Amino acid sequence: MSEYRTHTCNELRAEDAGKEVKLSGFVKTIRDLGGCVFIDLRDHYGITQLTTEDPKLLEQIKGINVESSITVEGTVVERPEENINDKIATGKVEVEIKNITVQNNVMLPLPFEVEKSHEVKEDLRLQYRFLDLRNESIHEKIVFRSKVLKTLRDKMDSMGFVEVQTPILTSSSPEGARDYLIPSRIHPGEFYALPQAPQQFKQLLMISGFDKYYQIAPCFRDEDPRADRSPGEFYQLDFEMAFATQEEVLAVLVEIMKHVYGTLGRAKISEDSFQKIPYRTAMDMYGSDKPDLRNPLILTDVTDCFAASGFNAFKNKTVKAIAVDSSSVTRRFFDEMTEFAKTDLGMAGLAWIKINEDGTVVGPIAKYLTEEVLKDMFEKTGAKENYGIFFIADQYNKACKDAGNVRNELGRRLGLIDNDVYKFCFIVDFPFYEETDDGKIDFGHNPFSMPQGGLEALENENPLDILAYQYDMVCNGYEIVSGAVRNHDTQVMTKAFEIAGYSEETVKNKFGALYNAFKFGAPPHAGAAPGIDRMIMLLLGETNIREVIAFPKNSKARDLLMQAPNYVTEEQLRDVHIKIDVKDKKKED
RNA sequence: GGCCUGGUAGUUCAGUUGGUUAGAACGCUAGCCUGUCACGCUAGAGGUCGUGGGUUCGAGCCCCAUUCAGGUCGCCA
Repeated sequence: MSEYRTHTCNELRAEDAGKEVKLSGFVKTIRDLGGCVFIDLRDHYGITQLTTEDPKLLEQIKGINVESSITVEGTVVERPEENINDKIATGKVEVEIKNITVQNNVMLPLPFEVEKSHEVKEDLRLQYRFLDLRNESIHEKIVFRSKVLKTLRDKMDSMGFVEVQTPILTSSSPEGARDYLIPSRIHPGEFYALPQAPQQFKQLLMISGFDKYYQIAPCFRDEDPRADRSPGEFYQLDFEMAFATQEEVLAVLVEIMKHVYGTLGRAKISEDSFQKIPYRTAMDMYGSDKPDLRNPLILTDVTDCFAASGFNAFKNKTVKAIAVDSSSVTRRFFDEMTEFAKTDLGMAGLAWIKINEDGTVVGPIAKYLTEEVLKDMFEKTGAKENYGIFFIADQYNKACKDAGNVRNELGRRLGLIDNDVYKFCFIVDFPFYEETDDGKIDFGHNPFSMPQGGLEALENENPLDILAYQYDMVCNGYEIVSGAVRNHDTQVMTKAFEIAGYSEETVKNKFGALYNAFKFGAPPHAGAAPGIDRMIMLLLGETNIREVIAFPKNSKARDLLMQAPNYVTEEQLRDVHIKIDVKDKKKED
């Protein structure tokens, strides 16, 4: 028997009445009624009510603060009918205290009330995360995360995947994001890098003959965070398959998602999920490569309508239109959307027209639109009486993106989003190359993916027209998976890099291990990497990724609890051959 | 790096047109209370209004700078 307990705080039931028990936990609340007192004792498992009328114990309890950890010995008593608490599993009983041992009292004041920790400012919660996590609902999310991880592992295992752990201290690879660097003590001036993903290792594993690999892999990227993007580090369900095509990988993803969301999700998976949308179509219709398909609004290209009109502000621009049923809103709604577009999205403006019940058209740009143009526009967008149409005009890419953001906001403000459904889709056919701002050709996604059409396409087609076997999976507007068929052919690889302006030497230098390994019978392979934090976020219906991470960093990539990053001693720096060169930064000895 | 929003009691917030002693709720402290489970009642303590400067007879409120936080754009295959 444990020194601290015979039962947990979620175990005792009516049939345990009469038993002598020992419980340990945290004092959740103390209700002092004068002649008697009630304590809610909380542990990881649940809550049990303790009570006493003994004057000596009453005196002792006066010295105990909430959130202290205590051990209690006592007798289980059935509560009278009228005092049963249906809200807790142990609500039919209570423990009559015989003896209390304070394991560790709380030094007041508490930085916040644990029961209200979701209402507290986030930086304070993170600084006292150990208290924050005592809150049942927050605690539960971390337990849930464990459940998701187990479900994923079991599923991958059942599909024949082998979990392989890959190095954390590895070499910097130019994959896109900034690396976290670790100076080497033994090799002065040299650095390890933390992996942005186990990308090269998993490809090497394919060459090593592991047919199906997976790993719950930590990934490190030194980039600014977002609400749905954890700064610094995050986890992926990284997997790769040898002798597999894009279709086979997508099928595995569908199986994983159906299983995980089907068993653990808080909403239903929509019937029309898992359709494949080409990247270009997604940008045209939704203005995003991670469209929220719960939002029924779509973008319509009305560039032609304005080309013919006398409205000069839209001349030589792509014009996207979004038609919405505006019967439930007033004129003010349109002005507020315009304001939002300007201040929150930084757009030059947001034009709109409103079609009245009698068919007349009003709005800032209504006078520029002839009857004929309007008729054409209504046909294209599906607008009719009591509809409003918003217009976004800019260069093609920006017009799409801005329109996508306006679409999202309209969906939110008009309440068009069904929160009780998961809508998954694949975005496929990403462009292999893209044009940089200064007119150069660079890789659109990552250099590891296979161009559609292979060497022939690289040699004969306009680089910007070449598509990649590169795919994302999107759920409710969040990109939750990214993957690709990999380029396993050195000849194709060399050509692909050549077009982007890199010599074969560069390829050998930067991807030496992979490049070399490809020459030894590398099998065709493909894979993907679902983002675990984001998946859990969606499973729980959270919008803040930090809610599903036990010890998250804040939005400035700082660990407020452990106070990282921090200064180190001169000696530590000397060991790793580092000199600090920081201007105008106050430094605490 | 840019933009938006915010920082007032331990916590969450209110604070009018710039006006005299900066409020509420919860928490905390003390007292009362034997069936509470958001216990109740009474009383009390608790504030450099993020920081620095400025305008003004007078600043929580206006202006400038700065810092911290959240969101967002850039960035993130």
